[in-house]
Amino acid sequence: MNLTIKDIAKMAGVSPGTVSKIINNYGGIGESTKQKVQKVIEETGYRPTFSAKSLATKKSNLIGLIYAGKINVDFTHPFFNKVMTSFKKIIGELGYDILMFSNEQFHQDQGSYLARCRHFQVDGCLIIAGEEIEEAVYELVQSEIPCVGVDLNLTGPRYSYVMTDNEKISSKVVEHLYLQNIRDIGFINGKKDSSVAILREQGFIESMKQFGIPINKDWIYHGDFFEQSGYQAMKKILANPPYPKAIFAASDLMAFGAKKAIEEHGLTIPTDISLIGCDDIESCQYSTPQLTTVKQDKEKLGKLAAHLLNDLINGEMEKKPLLVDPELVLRESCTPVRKQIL
Amino acid sequence: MNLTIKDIAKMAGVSPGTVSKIINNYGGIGESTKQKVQKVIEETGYRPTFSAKSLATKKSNLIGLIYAGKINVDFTHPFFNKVMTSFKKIIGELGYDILMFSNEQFHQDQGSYLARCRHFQVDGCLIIAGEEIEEAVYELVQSEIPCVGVDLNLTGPRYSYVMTDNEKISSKVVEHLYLQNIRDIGFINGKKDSSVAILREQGFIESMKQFGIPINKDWIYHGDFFEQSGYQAMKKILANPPYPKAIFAASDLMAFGAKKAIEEHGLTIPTDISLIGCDDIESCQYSTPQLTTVKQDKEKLGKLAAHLLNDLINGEMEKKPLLVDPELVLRESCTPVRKQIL
DNA sequence: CGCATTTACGAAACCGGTTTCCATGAAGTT
DNA sequence: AACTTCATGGAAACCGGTTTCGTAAATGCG
Repeated sequence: MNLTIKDIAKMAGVSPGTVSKIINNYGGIGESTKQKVQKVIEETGYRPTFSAKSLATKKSNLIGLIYAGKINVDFTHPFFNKVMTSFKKIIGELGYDILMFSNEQFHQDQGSYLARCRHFQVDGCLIIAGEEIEEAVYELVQSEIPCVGVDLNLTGPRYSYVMTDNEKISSKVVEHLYLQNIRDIGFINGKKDSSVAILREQGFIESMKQFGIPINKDWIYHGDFFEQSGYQAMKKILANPPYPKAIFAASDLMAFGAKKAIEEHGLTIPTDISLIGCDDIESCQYSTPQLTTVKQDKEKLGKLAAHLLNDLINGEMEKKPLLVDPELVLRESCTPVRKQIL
Repeated sequence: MNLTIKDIAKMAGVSPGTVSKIINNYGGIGESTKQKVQKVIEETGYRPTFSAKSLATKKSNLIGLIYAGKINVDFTHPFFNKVMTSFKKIIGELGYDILMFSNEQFHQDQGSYLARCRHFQVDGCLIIAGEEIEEAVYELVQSEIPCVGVDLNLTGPRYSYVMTDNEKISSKVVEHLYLQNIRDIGFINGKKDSSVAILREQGFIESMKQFGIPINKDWIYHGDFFEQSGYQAMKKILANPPYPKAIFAASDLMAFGAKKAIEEHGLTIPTDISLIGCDDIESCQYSTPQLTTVKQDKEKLGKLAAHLLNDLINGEMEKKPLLVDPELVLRESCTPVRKQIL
């Protein structure tokens, strides 16, 4: 049904090998035959079949996409889907298509990402980190397959990662609150064992120390980045006075959960308690009051991940991880003291 | 590096053809050799290389994923990403992986989805409809490649689609408002030429007629489903009194835009104007007041799309399009009159 | 003009599977 | 015992490309 390279060769009066060389810019082909063949290709709209080419070259121009967490990270994730959109755009420009591995138990080889990468001969992988990284991810990262992770600070022979400078996230928040004359700061962090939570905690503790603010352990809890956990953490914080004057939640979703708890408790944001989230997802703008948050530059993260992966694929080893600066986005949930004075 | 079928054959002391027959359950192989070979496969973890198999069989077990709109529909879309998550789960269970076509100009063959489907030999395609469907999509739908669309009511030899019963969306809204004793109803619809907008308009007009409610054309506008357009439409509606008592926006995002305009105008929701959105995206719960909306059953849409596509691939022709019932989700932006009376 | 070198292209092996067709031998039949 | 039938498994062509290698023609040079 479809045209093969032999058809093209016959039409142009040359051998298949010659056609192949022309398509792949090998050189060693005369200008006139080149033109002749290219004309035929043009007219017929011929394009080499993927599987044949892939079989012969052992390359695929495919990037494997892996949602590595056992739970809850998928298309709907408001942070990662932004990163992905940006990544997809750039990686497409670089000439790759994206293969999404299914995660289902029913799939053969479900466990081993490495086996599936080899099976499809993907040129590289993007690994999106959820919580509770599966064993199979470590196996892949240790392999010779080029991989880039998002928010996943591991090491491997051809592995690197991008993430927001998480320590800076916390320090920006603390600095801002300090300048607003707020000292009583609570912190609802993400999953204890996740890379980003650990880094944010370090940043928090470090900058609290730096500004000479004492840390109240009763105001520090861990959630799982999702709304419900923010709600529960805030409930606990509000169980015993005194209350903090500000809460920093390590995700906007948890901030929304905290907001609910605060309002149920009859307190007002930001008059009684200031609230700062993290990520800057869409909903921040639609909530009332609009949520002040630390924006992660998701476009940049996706873009850097794409270029990093491309470099890794093209043989550049030992690419350093890339950290992206966060940005504080001031909205209504954390009114500056100055404004209140006016 | 990797094992081939020849290696397995050698190890088991049989021919490659025999191994292939065993893997693919051809029969005609004795029980003892079958066991012997399977043991070797088991031990080595051998798996046939994708491209070789695909080349030989002209199948790929791959589903092409196409975001068909020229603009603005991608991972971050709060409606489609839910559908996709559900679709991916089911289609994975059915044994497929998903190939995402890049949309970039830099990509060869960027225009023709059909060419790219043939190139990768995908077994079928899922087409997510944005606005302004590209020509290339029609070409694909007309082809022999099995395709399923979401919110894209076209016809083709092996094409079918899923969508919410859009007429019912409007009629449910009108009915609800009617029962709340509201007669002055405004309607901010989506893009004029999109399938869903046309159907929702039909449903709106039809049920307004049915309930004997007059339609005020000054209260009807078209947006593009995104927030800004809802804002602008509402501005126009509020430019000249009298104002409607309720607004139905054909997407939650436009409802949020309208909300902003209403509040800027000094009016209160729902006391002055009731507001009903459509889709039931996450932000509905986080907005204040929480947004009443018509929920589309995104999980079901994705699930049905997956099964529909699988049927089409397996040779079942002429699958009828599937319509999914919408559901009215009552929240605060549209307080029932009864409550107010109490 | 004759020889060495380079250029241009084709022949054929190869990538790793699938599938058709045929050979072999065991079992069944008369 | 001879012949047919059937179950089994191997040989080889094939899918559609790439790439090595060899050779004929074109070119350079003395």
